[in-house]
Amino acid sequence: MDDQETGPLKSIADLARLAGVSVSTVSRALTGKGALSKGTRGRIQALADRHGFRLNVAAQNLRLGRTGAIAVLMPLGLARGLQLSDPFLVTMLGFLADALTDRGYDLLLSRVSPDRDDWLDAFIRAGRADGVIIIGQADQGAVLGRVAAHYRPMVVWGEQGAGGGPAMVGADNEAGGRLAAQHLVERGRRSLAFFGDMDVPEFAARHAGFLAGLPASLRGGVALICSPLTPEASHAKARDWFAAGNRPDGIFAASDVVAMSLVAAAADHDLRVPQDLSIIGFDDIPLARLARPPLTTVRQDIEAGAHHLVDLLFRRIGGEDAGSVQIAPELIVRETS
Amino acid sequence: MDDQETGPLKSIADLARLAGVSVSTVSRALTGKGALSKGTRGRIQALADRHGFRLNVAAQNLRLGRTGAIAVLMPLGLARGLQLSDPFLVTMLGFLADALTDRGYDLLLSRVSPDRDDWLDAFIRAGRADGVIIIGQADQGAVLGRVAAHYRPMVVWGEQGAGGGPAMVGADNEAGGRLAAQHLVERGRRSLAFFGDMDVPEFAARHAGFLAGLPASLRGGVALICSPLTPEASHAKARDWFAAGNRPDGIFAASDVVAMSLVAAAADHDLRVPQDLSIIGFDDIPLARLARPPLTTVRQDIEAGAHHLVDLLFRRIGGEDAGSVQIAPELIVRETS
DNA sequence: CTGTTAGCGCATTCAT
DNA sequence: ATGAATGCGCTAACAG
Repeated sequence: MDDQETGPLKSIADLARLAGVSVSTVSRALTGKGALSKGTRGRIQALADRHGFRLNVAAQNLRLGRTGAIAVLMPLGLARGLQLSDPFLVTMLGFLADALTDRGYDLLLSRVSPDRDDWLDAFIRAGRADGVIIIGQADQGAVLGRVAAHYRPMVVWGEQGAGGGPAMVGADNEAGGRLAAQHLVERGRRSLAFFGDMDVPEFAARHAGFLAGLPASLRGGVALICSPLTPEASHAKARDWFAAGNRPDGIFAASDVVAMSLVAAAADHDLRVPQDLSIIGFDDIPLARLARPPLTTVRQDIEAGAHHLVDLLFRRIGGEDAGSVQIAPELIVRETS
Repeated sequence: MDDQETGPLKSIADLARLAGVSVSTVSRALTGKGALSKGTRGRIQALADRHGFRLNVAAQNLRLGRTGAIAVLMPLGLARGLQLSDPFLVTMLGFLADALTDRGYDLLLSRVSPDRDDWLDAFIRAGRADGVIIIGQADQGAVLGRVAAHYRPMVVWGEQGAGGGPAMVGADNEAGGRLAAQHLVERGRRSLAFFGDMDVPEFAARHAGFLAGLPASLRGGVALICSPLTPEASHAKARDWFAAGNRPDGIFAASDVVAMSLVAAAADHDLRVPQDLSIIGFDDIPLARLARPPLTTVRQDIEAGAHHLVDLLFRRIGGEDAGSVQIAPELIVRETS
């Protein structure tokens, strides 16, 4: 062992000195690129290993003109807690982390506040990431459309807008809404309500599909309640609504969290689910089946969505002009309907 | 407007040329550091704004010898699904993202597989982050202890081990276990069980506290069931256990997810909660109060935990030799007990 | 108050 | 097969 106390190796220059070769040789040995005699390469790799030396990723990236990271942005803005407390988002985040690390990329999680109109441009120009995945367009459709026109490596999870917008991946929310409608009608429900925030395009599409799936005779009577999305707030909203005397026999909730809040609020008012009232959610988060009673819901395949997002992004990074993807939703009948 | 088509500005050199000043002047103007006449600064900032120019964060960080990112690592390894689906982790992640972005840092989310013994050293030496937050030590206590000896900017969420380990933040799991025990005893429960995975130090401490909080007469009779942590798997485990004829009257679950699975499984077997069986969880995830019946649980304050983690980390980055923090748990009595 | 210069750690031409 | 030299975009002495 010529392994004397040389102090920590800070850069390939140190290692080169130690090995008696040039920095470029070390670089070639450690990256595996370029021609190099097998002996030298092995010797240098062994030396690096012994000293616990690793290439500095930041410097490497600067030199290569990349960052090695993909940003995941959730511009949900409003309530701070909201963006990350929703089990759907979180599940999505986990699958994205898996898919990205599989490709050797880091996941840069940023909470951005869409206060100024150029929040996205500013983020992109700062050059922190090689691509951007946006989860939930919220009310930022205009910004996304504008940026998409000149920035390719970006994909958005959400409801497909009119053509020409950003590359999107999302469930077919309208079809999901129709599924919910047909199911409630089959169950003989007649007095219906929709709980959700119509400012969110996904939810608006679910609502539109819900109406479209109903016979014309019922369509006019559907109550539309603008509900918040957090467990606490949606529970409060639902309780107030029942307290005001509203007694529908079928409710379609924009998300499973809202649906679970409705089940809880119904119990507070001695409404039996599903005997007196059918409730159906959207998402099929893992906890939906654990709820009591287990939640009937429209499932969107989050894992498939994450994979599509990442695939699409890397296709676009690779120069391909890949377009949007839509995922078919599926009705999962459990015991709240 | 002297704003001709000059093409996109790639670097401060371009901007300097455009403004007729030197690069250092531009740098000073844009960073706000160093002395500069108010006029020049304003002029350059306006110019940068007009052209949509932003400093390249990667280059800035390389020069400053930092990365501007904090890594959050979850070495939970075992089941892939686990890290993603557990609402506790996800909630923690959200609060961490908030706390870090408040300090101007990015959150680098990495799923590391602790397969080799040097996974952590390798990650650190790659220089991708200025500090590391580990969520859940799992079975990596030895690795963490070794690394902590020579790497300061690291904090770990979890159960405090014997002295000398890494800087830790965590709930007082043993105290939490005692709380649960006392509560069940007060409710008159005598035939008790604990559901959890004893390989996870946090859970082992909860179990130990649970036993410690029981009168000696009951301590010997506590069943210990090694349960998985995901909704699906824990539900299956619980159902099988009830199916085998086990009929305790009080169960302490290692996490809320496990507790909710137990409630669901109990219903499958026509056990009434809480009349026949008291169930108490741990965490107080947001959905705990929405469960039917709302879940009695031992609350750990996740937001406070996240803030402590970040505080502690930056203290250590700043050279302070700040030590561990323990958070007092709180019994939240709802309707499953 | 502003400009010149020397790197941060690395990858890559171009020589040899 | 290897070495020398250049620069990715930026900041911070050091001069003036």
